[in-house]
Amino acid sequence: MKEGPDISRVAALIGDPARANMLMALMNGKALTASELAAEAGVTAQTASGHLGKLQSGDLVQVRKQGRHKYFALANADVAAALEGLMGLAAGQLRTRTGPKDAALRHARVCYNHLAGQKGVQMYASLLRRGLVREDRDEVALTPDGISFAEEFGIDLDGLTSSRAPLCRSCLDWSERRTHLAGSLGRAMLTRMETRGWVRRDADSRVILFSRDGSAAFEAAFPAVMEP
Amino acid sequence: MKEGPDISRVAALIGDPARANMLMALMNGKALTASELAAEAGVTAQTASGHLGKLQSGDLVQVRKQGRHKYFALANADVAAALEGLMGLAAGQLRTRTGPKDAALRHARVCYNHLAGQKGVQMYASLLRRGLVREDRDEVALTPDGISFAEEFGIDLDGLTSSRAPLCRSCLDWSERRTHLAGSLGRAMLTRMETRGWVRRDADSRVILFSRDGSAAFEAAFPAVMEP
DNA sequence: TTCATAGTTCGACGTTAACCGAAGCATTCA
DNA sequence: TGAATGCTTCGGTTAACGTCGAACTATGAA
Repeated sequence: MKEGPDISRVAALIGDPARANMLMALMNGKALTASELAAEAGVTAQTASGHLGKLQSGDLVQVRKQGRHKYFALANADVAAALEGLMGLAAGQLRTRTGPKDAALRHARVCYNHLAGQKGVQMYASLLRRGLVREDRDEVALTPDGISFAEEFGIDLDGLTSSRAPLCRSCLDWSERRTHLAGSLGRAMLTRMETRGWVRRDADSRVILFSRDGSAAFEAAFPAVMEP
Repeated sequence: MKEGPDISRVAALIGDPARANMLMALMNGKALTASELAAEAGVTAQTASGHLGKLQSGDLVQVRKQGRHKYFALANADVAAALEGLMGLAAGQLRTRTGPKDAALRHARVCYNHLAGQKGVQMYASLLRRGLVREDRDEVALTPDGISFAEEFGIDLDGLTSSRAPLCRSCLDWSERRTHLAGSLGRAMLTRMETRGWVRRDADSRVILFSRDGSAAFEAAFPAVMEP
């Protein structure tokens, strides 16, 4: 009867609307303070404090104290992946109300800290097609060609590989139902595109906006792969 | 504030212990009746009826009426994938109590309807290594070599490809944190191994037991890939 | 020191939802 | 036809949990 881990506790943790909103707000990878999360969830500071305590003891978020602020972030990439999985289910059954922002979100958005949406899967597909990354088992790895490509793109691979987190990871996209690039490389790719001026993040959403030049440069660097 | 789909509803649906137990019981892919699920969840028939109604209207399970029985099954593979994602989180934080069955579960179990656990990822890794399947984008496909291999293995590919469901899919394993083969091919592979007498399913758990000959045959067919 | 801001703790209120007993349909078997 | 089984609906009880007001601690600024 009791096989495997106890799902219901984690699910119940995510199951509260206020907590779910907080987690969704953290999906852009940036750390937020308790009051920001309270506003995001639409509750007062006291209740937010309670929720954040539960999220923390449930290992869904990590916290860093800084001065009189407390910064919260998702605990790890697994949490983000699990949330995306739930989003896939929720999107499937609730196809009503396709808000105005939804189109922009599907086009390009930030997932935890990397590029997601149509442009995310396009980039990943292009990398795969050109043999720059390879999926071996579930591990995603840069090929030799990919290593030189990444360095040419302006990414400090030595700095990345020294960290604990896996360099490459694949993450299932809830809107596209395809995989896109995650991991520290995915994160570095996105920040590099920001510093290059290709993209910028919308201030109060997860939308990623392409500049005119950036859009052209992106299409040149990661041409869309023909559908099968 | 309200971006993307509403996660909390689905999560709350899974968040109840009784419903979570039901879903876990359905993870072996077999359809169960309402009373079996009631027993599995440890509740009476009435409350189970209520829970199953919610799961159904939440599109997490599908139902088929047969005589005076109602058979429930997971709605689709996406549900199974989302549940596995949650299991990954729950397993991470609750590393206590590694029951006696856990070792067997990690070794080989059924996930929805295909092989999971150490043996599942071993098979998938071997298929990849030998070039029998290829991951292109997130789509997994049989190579020409893989097609002849599958037919030689005794699988009717024509019958499979005619169905709606994708032939190959990858599914993240919560215990191994690696990918294994899902989709209708993954399902067919497992049933083929059963009819060949390589494996049999434990009656009241998700454990898959290898026969002596089956274990040897499996190792010969899908040799373990060296760790990187 | 004094004030303002960030966050927490406490207590009380209200809503929600799980749960079961009992009764009611529906289907199958004798 | 009657009896048994599988499932559902209805009421009423109970417990859990989210919510906020008010009071409290801690850090930083004037």
